[in-house]
Amino acid sequence: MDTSEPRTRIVATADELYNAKGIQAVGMDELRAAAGVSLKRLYQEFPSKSSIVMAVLERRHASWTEGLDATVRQAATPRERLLAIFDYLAAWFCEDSFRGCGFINSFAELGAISPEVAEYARKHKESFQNYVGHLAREAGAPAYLAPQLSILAEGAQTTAAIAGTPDAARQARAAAEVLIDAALGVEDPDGT
Amino acid sequence: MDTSEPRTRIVATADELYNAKGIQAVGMDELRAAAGVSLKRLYQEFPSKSSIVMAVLERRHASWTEGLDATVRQAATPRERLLAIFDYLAAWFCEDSFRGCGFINSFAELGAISPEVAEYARKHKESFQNYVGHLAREAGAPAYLAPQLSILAEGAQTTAAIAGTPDAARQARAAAEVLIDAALGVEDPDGT
DNA sequence: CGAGCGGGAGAACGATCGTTCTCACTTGGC
DNA sequence: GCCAAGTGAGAACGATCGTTCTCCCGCTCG
Repeated sequence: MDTSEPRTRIVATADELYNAKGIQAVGMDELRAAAGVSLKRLYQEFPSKSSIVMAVLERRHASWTEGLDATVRQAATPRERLLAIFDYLAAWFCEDSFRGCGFINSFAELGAISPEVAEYARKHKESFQNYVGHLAREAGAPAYLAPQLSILAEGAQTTAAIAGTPDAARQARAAAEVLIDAALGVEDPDGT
Repeated sequence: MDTSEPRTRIVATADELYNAKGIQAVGMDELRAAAGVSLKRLYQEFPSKSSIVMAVLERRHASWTEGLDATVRQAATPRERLLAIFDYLAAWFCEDSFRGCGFINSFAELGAISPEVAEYARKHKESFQNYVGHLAREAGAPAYLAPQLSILAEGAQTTAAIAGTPDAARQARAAAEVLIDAALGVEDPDGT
């Protein structure tokens, strides 16, 4: 990422600040100072705060999609690719900056008063569910598996954020194994 | 609930407004008007907005706990009691006023800047997990089942809120059945 | 009956927000 | 060297927020 470009630096800084403090708690002046730009340049790059919020959401979506896919691609089998989702979550939960899913948070904060934000959060989650559906189909699983794993992943994110521990990733992964094996019709996955 | 009491009416009204618009989006004057009290009375009952927020969280916790337990108690068997959690969610998601879990939302909105709110949300989720743990123990399930079902319930709440549909309750219930039967060592729950 | 007090309506206050404006300064082209 | 255009720093503006204060009405109690 080219943080020498003011626009990129603004969005990256806004992402960090919004994640750390919440969107409404971060004023334009604080963002201006943290990004090291003048207020004039800020409004030259973005017409309003809400347009910065949308740019941050786009950045988060790209970051999430690319990071998840990179982890998934390292897995060898279709089953392991489904489980890799939860390995990605586990690594994410352990980051110091982790404070829950940015889309859930922004939806909770602004979804009721900003249709833009609500719609973008909906599309992001839909995109994730489609991605899981794609992985599940490749594993030969019935259609009901993808929503189940998606719900597990969502729950792990909120649980880890509120509890402040990364345990939920491991617990969700164990549940996912059971659900995957049941959906794939594995009678005895342990071979016992 | 005695809504003739100003204090009760204030908290009930704040609960509705905060749920519908978010906490930060509802000012004290809007709350005053909706609750039908004077500003003087409002500050006579509560010293500050944050104390109202905490009172709303307490009300939500009581409402959630009682409503959930009432539904659970109607189920006959330990297994059905665990599944009743998701029936309770299903009924909740179908309400027009449903806009996600109030604790997840308040944590997302204020958790980063209000330790009080963050801590109360953590305690609420912990209390729910303990409740599920209690039900799981009565069903004779191993300890790992309760976190799995809790994560499913959390994920169903955020998924239903963002997607705007109650489907997640049904999907989570189906997943819960698989997890419960696996944890209870049921080899073939359908008898096929 | 009348003085005092509690409560309602809403103005006022200081802080903060998003946004715009001012102004001095730099810089690049001729 | 000089003028014009653009930039940065920050003051200013209007709106809104949480909170407090003022004023006035109506009720109570001696």
